[in-house]
Amino acid sequence: MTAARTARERVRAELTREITDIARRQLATEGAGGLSLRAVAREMGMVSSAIYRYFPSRDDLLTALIIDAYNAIGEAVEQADATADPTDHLGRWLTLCHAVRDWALAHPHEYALLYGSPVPGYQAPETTVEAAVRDAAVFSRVVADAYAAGAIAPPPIAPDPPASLAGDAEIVRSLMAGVPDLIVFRALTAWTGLFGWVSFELFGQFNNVLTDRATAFDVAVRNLAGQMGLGQ
Amino acid sequence: MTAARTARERVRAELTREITDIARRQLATEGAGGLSLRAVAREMGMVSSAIYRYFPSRDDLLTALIIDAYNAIGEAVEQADATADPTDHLGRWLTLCHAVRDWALAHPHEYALLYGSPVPGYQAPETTVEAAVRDAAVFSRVVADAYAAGAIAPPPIAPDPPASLAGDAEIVRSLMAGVPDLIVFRALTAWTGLFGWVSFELFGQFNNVLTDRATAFDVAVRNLAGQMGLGQ
DNA sequence: TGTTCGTCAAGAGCAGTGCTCTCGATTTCT
DNA sequence: AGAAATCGAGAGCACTGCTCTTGACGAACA
Repeated sequence: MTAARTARERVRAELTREITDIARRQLATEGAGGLSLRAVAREMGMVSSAIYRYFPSRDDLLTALIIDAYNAIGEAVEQADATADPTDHLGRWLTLCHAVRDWALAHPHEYALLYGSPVPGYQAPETTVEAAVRDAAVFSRVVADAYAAGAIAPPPIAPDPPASLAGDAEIVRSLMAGVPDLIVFRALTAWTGLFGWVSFELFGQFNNVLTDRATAFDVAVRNLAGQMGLGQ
Repeated sequence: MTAARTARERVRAELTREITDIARRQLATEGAGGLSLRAVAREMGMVSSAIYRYFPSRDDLLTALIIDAYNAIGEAVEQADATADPTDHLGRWLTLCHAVRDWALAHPHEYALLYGSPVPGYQAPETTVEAAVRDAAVFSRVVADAYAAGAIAPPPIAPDPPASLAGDAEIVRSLMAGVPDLIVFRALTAWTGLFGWVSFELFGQFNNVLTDRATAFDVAVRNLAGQMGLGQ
């Protein structure tokens, strides 16, 4: 946040923000495919080529929106976890899951941008990864806390991960300090299961199948918690 | 397949097939967004407007490709299950999972079309549902067989689904004859978990996280099986 | 056998897209 | 004050899905 010095820098920052705001509104209503630089320019009363002074390409604008969306869902999850009883680990998992689902239902197109099919020809730059792991970091903290408190006891329902996966487990452990490999992969299963459910629900796979989706979601994430060993 | 009567009908069927073939190739290389009617026409040596004699709009062509893709993954799963020992229910689940993942890795854009973000402005017509449930039907049969054989015993790791979900469970049971509600929702959790994992892997969520993804996938689907009660 | 009718490919054209380049005008820095 | 950087406007390129009209061809009917 360097204080904008010149008037030109101030108006530039202002316009950049206005562009992303309008683009975010367009994204929310039309989806990623309907995001049009010309339409943004039109709404701003500018000519389309002027947008390129602020974003060198449509993909760069998309990147800005993606980072914003990652931060939004990350913040939603962080805030939800902050309200939960830190020692009630199952409760924290459940609130976390519902926070993810609620945010996704409220921002379907942005969710699709993050966890749906990658937009064709678009390559997410490194800049996004920092924001991308905020939600996963919260989840990892819940697991690590539960393990540290001895509140997680994975049931013997499946074999241990083979030793060859120790390296991959180590990477995950950078967010999940001290957790043994078995729980790491149980947690990974739960995490992907959570997003699998939300994606199925959002992308229409549950049409004509489930009606009371909130309740079914709750049952599913409790199953995933139980599979991890997060007791009822 | 009514035998094509007139020569005109025969050449029409031929050209329709050629259009979908070229479109499928384009889809495989460029993705859904890169599917261009004009490019298809160009490759056929036709003029773009002629395509509209065969497909009234781009979306109709897309629908044809979606149905093809659903049938392709459904058939892959059916064939995989046919090779497995019918009484080894865990083994059937594992081969089924690997068939899904293998097909998805071999046809990433088509998988994204089916299980990724819905393409903007496109509404899947009723015609697709028949093909859409082929893979789920195989899975349901595995679960139903396992239950009938007494080979599935869900561990008490999570509470039973509430009675309010009985109606939704009944709908799922149309593919999963005789299976009690508890197992229905455990199965649903496993099924969404499977696709959640595949989507995460395909859509880049595992970048910089997992390297030995085949092995990790195997661990995950075994966890999901254990959560259902499909013994090791 | 000849004629009418339906089907077809071609072409022009419309409105829209992302993006590039140039040209003046304005602001900032030296 | 002059040089340099920045900016919006406009024209233009190549592309998209889609519509409409025109002329040719094949099939069925008289």
